Amino acid sequence: MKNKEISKLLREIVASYIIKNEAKYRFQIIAYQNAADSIEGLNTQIKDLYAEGNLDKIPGVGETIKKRLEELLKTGQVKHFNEVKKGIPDSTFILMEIPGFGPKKSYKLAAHFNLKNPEKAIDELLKFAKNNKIAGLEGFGEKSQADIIRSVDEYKKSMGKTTKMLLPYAHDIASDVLAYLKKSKYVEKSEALGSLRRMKPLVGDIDIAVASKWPNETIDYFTKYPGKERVIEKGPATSSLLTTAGNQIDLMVQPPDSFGALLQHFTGSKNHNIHLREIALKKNLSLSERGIKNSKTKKLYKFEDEKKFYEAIGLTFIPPEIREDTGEIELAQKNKLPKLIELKDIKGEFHIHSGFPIEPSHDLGINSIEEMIFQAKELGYEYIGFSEHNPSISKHKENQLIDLIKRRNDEIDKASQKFNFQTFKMMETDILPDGSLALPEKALEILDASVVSIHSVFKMDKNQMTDRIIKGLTHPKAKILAHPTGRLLNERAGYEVDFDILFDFCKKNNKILEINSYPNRLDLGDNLIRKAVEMMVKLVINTDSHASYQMNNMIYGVSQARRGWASKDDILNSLSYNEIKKEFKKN
DNA sequence: GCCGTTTTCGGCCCGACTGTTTTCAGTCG
Repeated sequence: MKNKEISKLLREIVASYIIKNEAKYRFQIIAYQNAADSIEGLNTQIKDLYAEGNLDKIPGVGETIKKRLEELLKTGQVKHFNEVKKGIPDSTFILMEIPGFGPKKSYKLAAHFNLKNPEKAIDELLKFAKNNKIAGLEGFGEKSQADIIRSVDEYKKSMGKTTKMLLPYAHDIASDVLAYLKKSKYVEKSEALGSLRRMKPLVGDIDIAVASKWPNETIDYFTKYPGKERVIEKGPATSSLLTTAGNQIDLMVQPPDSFGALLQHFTGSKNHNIHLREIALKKNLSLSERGIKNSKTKKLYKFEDEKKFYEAIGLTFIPPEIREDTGEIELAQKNKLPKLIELKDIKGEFHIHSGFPIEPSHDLGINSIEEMIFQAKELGYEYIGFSEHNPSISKHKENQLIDLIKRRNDEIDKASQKFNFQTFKMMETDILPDGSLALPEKALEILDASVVSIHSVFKMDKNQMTDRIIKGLTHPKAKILAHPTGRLLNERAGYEVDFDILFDFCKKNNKILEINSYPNRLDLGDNLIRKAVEMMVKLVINTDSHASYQMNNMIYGVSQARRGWASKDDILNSLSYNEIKKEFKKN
């Protein structure tokens, strides 16, 4: 059973407890919710943790849930879970996928209409709604019946709470809304918050905060946004829209003197905020988007500035990217947060595909070597490394391969001189299934260094894959492992690797792991970056650009590095050209 | 059911909006 399925099951337990008696099971609900979130975010499969005896090291998994997980892995089911779910039709959990459907509403409808087949439940429900069978039920009316019909329709068109969007796409949508808001005389300040501000690789809703002395007028203006499909809700302080493209935009307004509190509140994450509020509670303070309230005197303290908000509860400012309640709060209390890497620290990169006709095994870039160098200069870089895919080994003889690479090297030298710009002559070399590199020794000799990566035969046993990668990295010219997990966001999970072993090998042998900035890769992911940083493994942030404009994606890789708590010292390409040269000569 | 630089027992965030209600339940973030 994969982690995703396990966390889904735990969420069904959460829903079941809510349906059966929300008040009675209040704290079990929180506990199972936390365990489900935690397991979903793991970078190791539960079955492996179980085999290693490390189940209780998962945050949110204690004695009881550990036992339940063991039972699940051993027997494929859990008696206690069956007990909890007893009497609740499976269709309930399917209905919950529809926006606006929570556990209770889903259960009421599934039970009342006796929806036995989960696969048909949504269609059957739609039929009952259209035949006017829902409006008469207790707690339902004409309006909610109509809402159900629309929600199901939108759900089927994949609108609302379905797949999340890639970070740059979310950024573009937010920019458009912000540009619209800035045109209003009522809007004093506006900013995108939520998971977008925290720079998560995938973003669900777009959250936007506005400072305004005229909240009603601001919200009226917002609901007239040209890209809207419909208004989901509209109150005195918040409003939500669905766009024609199917994305949800949430708006919150506070007066300018409370904007700092609003930024803090709306940036999240949920767990970060809950933890902060628990700390504040012990000081008799209550936190909200309005400010900080003293629960004894009832006085509300307002904050225009987010930094001062944190300071008021005894913390230093916490960068949005690390607000996930994974230890940042404790360190902020002691003023011991690391200084995170910034975009301006980046001096160059090593994963650039030019359009030089090298007859590669995979996709060629579209811009010339000169155009890529021009772009690097625009970005203020000191150097770049060219890493086109190795020429296809099945289509070329050894001397042809070497000749192609030599010709490319000459082209790089020429361009480098013409632009007076430092370059590295590299290659992105495939690690073949047996762990050997897809270039002959004589070809590797004429490179400054090589990026190596997996591009074939992903379905491999975890240990075999780990051996394969390590064997590939063992070659002295192999310095950087590109996109180490091979994941593609919203497409595929990536192959399995034993990162404890790989990190250890990299540290001992001066090998560098890539943080790939390509929007649907962002690989390594934040959790693994954090682990690499803790193990003091060197990282590099590359864009894997196949066109010059893609070199601007560097910000997304830097953000993931920040999410993984990386400092400048952890990142290879914060070093100068001469330092890099030395680094590549190390064995 | 989990967790611990005020606790191994006694805590566990805070508020918005909608629809069906006449004071609240459900959903969401």
